[in-house]
Amino acid sequence: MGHSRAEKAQSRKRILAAAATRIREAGLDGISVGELMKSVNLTHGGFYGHFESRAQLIAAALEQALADGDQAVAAHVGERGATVKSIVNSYLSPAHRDHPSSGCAIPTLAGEVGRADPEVRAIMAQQLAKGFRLMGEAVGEADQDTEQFAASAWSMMIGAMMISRVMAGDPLADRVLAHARKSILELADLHGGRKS
Amino acid sequence: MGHSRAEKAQSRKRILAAAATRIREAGLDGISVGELMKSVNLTHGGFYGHFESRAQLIAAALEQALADGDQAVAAHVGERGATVKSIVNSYLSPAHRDHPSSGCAIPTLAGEVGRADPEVRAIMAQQLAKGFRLMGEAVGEADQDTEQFAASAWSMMIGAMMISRVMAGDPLADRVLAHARKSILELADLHGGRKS
DNA sequence: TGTACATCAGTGAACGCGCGTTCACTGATGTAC
DNA sequence: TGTACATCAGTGAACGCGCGTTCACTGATGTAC
Repeated sequence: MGHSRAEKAQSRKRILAAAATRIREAGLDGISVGELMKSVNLTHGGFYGHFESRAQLIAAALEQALADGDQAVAAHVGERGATVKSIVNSYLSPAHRDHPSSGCAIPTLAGEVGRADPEVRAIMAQQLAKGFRLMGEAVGEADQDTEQFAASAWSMMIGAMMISRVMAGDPLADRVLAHARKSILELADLHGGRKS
Repeated sequence: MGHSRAEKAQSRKRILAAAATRIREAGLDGISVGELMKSVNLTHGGFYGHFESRAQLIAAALEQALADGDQAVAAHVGERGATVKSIVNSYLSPAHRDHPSSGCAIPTLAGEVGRADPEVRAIMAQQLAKGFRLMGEAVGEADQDTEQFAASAWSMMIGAMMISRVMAGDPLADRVLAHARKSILELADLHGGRKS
């Protein structure tokens, strides 16, 4: 058991990574300090050497979870740019639906975050605004309709993912994802996105 | 304090109504047996005269909450029929966003339900299928695209409502609702709904 | 009509449990000489 | 290089608390005679 100072930062990272994964599969309330610490082979008492409180951990874990999911989208909108089609195809996939713990935190947690403290809501709100921007870049040059398209596409992606998860097991669950993919592309065409 | 047998059914209704309201403002985990009973002026012990367990209450309350919200939509799709526009305008309103406890349970609870037992998921899945049907009726005669439109419109309504709640307080929150309303009407036009 | 009794909706003390949090401690690490 | 000491990441017992659930009970109601 190493106890060097350099290892403390690594422990914190492991705790945070486990928490970011766990809240995506069990919700903000689905995590307990004891379970979390046990999952990274530590005891519960050590937790408070890394975080002030469970509430602060939740906020940090949400931020981390959003950052994780962000990379999945951002990877598609790199320097060479991504198309609406490529974003939508990877986001609205059955694989993403079936693995929430490594996916986008927004559909999983938006309901709970919507009724959380303003500070917690702000964390996700900022990520949403960033997502809108990325989606706007993907659809092409910014005109008046860009915000409408970006907000609508995100609304549809999040809603379709949640519906598909509720219906998982039913063939309709896959069709919901496919319908949303198609509708978003139709909207992109309507709003002048040549790259879609 | 009346203790007649006829009043027992009324007590159950009051408990269930309070629970249906409460889960929409605090989530499935945001309700405790003690608090719930106190809110209807009863003591916690009496709870088990009405429900087998907290888990069973949650399932019944979810069903009740969905039925409550259903009437709001169904009222628009009465015998004379409602338009997509009238559904979307009432659903995607700032008033609905700001009063989740009396609104549709789907955006509020879909995240938690998505990771719940299959029995609980089935309750909401059934309501979603019903909502798709109502939306399909509103858009006009059923063609091949009807399911696509209905699923996409519901996805967008649910997603936009959740996003708007997360962003509440920011002017963008209202615009997200407006953008979704407009995009749904555009999709309705595209899919031949004359009544939109 | 009036009395005695059975019913049963609701009461409230008690239970075991897991939670978040505190804190005196341990023992491996890195440093000073 | 080897020994003595300070640091501090992590340990684990203990705390108060609220939870879901149980159960012996109370007392108002409806019924039987």
